[in-house]
Amino acid sequence: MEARRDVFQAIADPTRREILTLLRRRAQNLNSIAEQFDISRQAVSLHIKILSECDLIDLRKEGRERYCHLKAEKLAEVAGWLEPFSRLWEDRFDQLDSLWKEWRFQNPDQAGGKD
Amino acid sequence: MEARRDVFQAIADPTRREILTLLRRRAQNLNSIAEQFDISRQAVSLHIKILSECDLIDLRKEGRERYCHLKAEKLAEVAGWLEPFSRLWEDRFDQLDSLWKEWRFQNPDQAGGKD
DNA sequence: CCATTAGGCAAGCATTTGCTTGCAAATATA
DNA sequence: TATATTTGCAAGCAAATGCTTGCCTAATGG
Repeated sequence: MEARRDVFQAIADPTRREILTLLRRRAQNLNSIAEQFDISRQAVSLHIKILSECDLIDLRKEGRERYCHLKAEKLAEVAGWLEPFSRLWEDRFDQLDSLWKEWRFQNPDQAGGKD
Repeated sequence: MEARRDVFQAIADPTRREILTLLRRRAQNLNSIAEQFDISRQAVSLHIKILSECDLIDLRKEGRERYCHLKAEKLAEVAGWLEPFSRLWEDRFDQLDSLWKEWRFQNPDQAGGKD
């Protein structure tokens, strides 16, 4: 145990991604999160623990409940890694876009009014 | 095997992220990629296979070599999932930014020329 | 044609993951 | 105080992951 524990690993699991999406709306305690999944409370609890260890959520104790607050900023790490790649696919998109516009310019008869 | 095979899973592994980064520069064949890692060729080969199954790279056979071409567009899936979250952390960033500017406006003596 | 080079396939193995069930601790409520 | 609710802890387990080594196939070049 005590294995790799980073944001990429954290969002690799679909259940954990769902939990993060849920928390985008509002903070929730463990049980109310667990109710929304078909797996056991303990399974959800483990996911929460992992998310917390990765600093993706903040656990705040309120009485006997523990509220999970999303820390979206942490996902900026993923966005940061993605950024140099995004330039590539956006470039390609731009190229396709130019080709498309050029084609429409050279084929005004087929281009029609819609796009 | 034959398990979950999606982009999130693919980029969860640090070696695979490195491979993708390498391929951003130029397409490379399997062996030249493998040389740049401390693990065995077969281990790298498996990573390549996974990346290919996830449509993150394109394998083109040239003679006895197999060139790996990056398909960056596929990463747009991750960017897409990230997008609604990014709005959250950017909002917070914008708020901090406004606070910062306001502070500088109200403390022109301490603000200095640098930032 | 034969040696070299690029790569695939498969068995084997230690570790991690994701899940379960059972039980204990702490807080809230009747 | 007795009981219900929220959560944590731990053992156990099947499957997935990441890696290795050994051997096989195919294309290239002398």
